[in-house]
Amino acid sequence: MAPQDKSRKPAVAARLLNWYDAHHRELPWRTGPAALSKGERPDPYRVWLSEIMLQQTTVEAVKSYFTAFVRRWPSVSALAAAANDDIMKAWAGLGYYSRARNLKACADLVAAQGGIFPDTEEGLLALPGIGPYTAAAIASIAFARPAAVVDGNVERVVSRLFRIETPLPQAKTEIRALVQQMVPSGRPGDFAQATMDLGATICTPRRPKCMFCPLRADCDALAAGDPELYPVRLAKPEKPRRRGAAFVAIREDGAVLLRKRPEKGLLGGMTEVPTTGWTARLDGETSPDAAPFPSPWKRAGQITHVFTHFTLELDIYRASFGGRAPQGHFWSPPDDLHGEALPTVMKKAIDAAIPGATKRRKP
DNA sequence: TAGACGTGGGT
DNA sequence: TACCCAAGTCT
Repeated sequence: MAPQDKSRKPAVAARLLNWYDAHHRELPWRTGPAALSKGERPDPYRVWLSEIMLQQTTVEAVKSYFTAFVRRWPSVSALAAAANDDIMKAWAGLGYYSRARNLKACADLVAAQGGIFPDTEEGLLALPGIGPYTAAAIASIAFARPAAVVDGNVERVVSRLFRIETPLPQAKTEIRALVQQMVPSGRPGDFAQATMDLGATICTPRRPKCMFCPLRADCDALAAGDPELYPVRLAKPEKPRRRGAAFVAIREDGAVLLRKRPEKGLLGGMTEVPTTGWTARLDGETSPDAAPFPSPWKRAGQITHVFTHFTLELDIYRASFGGRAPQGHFWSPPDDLHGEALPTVMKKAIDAAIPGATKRRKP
């Protein structure tokens, strides 16, 4: 790092805040700079809820879920009073379902404290589902603490600004220290959100719009010629492919046979159609012999679903099936299917057997 | 500490 | 098509 870097950081933060005042995004969970300057304070519940939803999840995907959650559960106490299953159903489709389980656990703890969130990083960090990033984000945005908020956007912006050659995630410590030195004591929350907005709209992973960047004169990576080379990352391991079968049993009235997955692990606590396991590699063909119960199963196609750490190929089988649901299973009538806690992969499986079955029905 | 943990959109 | 990667956390 060049010796003048230390003195340039406050100027960089000031330029970033000026840019944010003019170009910040309007988001459902955000209290904008104008409202803040009039003395309005963010609601810690909304800040917390949005931050949990935004973990590894795009802003666009979160918007409708956030709106639905705060309409249905306007406070942390309301959320704590909700049934676990209702929260899982409302979360279905958003992914990383342990977040939903931790969300409820956290709401319970906070509600037991009178519905008041801790207002320090340390206190927040102790809560389930809140790690270093989220603790810093809430402390900074909701409580104006000068915390170093470092997410993927900030990593990218700072890596380029200082042209950090250390690969991620190793560089994280260095990045956090640099951010800490830049946080302006007057507007820590806006600074955090400004850095993230810049990363999301200007300093993007590919083809960054450096011509419009308020920090273009400060950026070491741009000066060196190619900002897209940063941040440096280690190569990722190859993604394995797994195979299994899913069995869609259909009653005369169109109801579909479902069951609940174990609370822990992949898609934990969510609902599924009966499936073979897919923890191990399954090479070759699947067969109806693997079904949880005998029936004249007919092959109804195949789906592919990509998880973070493996690709899943599911052979889909379909059968008409009368009578009582087997032990541990239940029938979901056609009008209920949309509201079940079905992960996207399971909706795909059902829709492959019964086109459109999981779509919302007209009332 | 490195792997588990979802999904969808962009290129 | 295939790969990247997004406001990360937990174990």
